[in-house]
Amino acid sequence: MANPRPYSGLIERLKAVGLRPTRQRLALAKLLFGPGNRHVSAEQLHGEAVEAQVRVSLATVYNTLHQFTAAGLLREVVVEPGRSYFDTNVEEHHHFYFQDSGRIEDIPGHDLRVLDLPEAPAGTRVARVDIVVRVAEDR
Amino acid sequence: MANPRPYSGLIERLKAVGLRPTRQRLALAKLLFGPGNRHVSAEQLHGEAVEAQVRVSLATVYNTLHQFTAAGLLREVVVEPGRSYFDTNVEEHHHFYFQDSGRIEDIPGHDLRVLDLPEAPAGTRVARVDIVVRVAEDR
DNA sequence: AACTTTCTCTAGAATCGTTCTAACCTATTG
DNA sequence: CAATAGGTTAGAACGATTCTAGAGAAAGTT
Repeated sequence: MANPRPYSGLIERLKAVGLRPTRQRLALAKLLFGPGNRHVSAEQLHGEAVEAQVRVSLATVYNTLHQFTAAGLLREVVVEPGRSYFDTNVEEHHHFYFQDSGRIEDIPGHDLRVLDLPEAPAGTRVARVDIVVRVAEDR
Repeated sequence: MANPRPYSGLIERLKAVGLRPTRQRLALAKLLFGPGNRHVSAEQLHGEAVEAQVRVSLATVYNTLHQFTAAGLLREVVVEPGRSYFDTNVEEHHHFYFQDSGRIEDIPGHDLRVLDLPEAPAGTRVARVDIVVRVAEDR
């Protein structure tokens, strides 16, 4: 579940969602879809790419993150004004948000359920339910 | 519940939380704590103030919103990257977020409950649980 | 391979919401 | 009504994100 086909497969995965497998997109995909789930900001990912000797501009990182999100490969999570995180876990699940450090962590989906979810207002349908459990340092 | 004492009472309310009842704060409080619950951004509130002939700077609107929030008179809600909303309803409740219009609406607290909320990680305590039901136009 | 079309990448400028700065003003106290 | 602590302001600064216009690369011919 975590890491089916390390590096190969990425090309097909990109093609499958209609994105050309360019050098930049492949490199970012490698960084993103390695083992484990991740929550990265654009700035962070750009830093990692630079560190890994991948020449890629910040603008491309933003473009790529949004394209991956639109393609369902990533999910955008908003917890703080003025910073977006992209989550490599696209299954239903929710988040802990550590107010002090600004870090995010997954709460596995089955550990948490919502009761009495109201009807979506007329003319709308529920696209997603996001739960953020904000935790603070215990004094 | 909605609107105990329309305009008077605001002075006492500000004093009670240790804020001087200045012209600007009173004017903003009037706009915020009129009838009904509201979800406003700083920019919006500033616009309303200007429209109501209240001379107040955008910086003061930001300061005031944050002071009111710290004092428990408002609650900050984050649903979109790059924009904060302030909610005049400080009771426990959650939100509908209309993806198409960017609007927010309250879900009354008792209409929705969370089951199996996991323990806060060691050394932390739960500060708040935020649920956002994202709805989209039904085609 | 050469050519063409279309998509992608890039650096830098621009924009957005928000916060900071330093000077000026005002409520409160004695 | 002077002193002082606190509040307000315009504008600059800021950080994250988006836009721009041109250069570069992939895919589709031939």
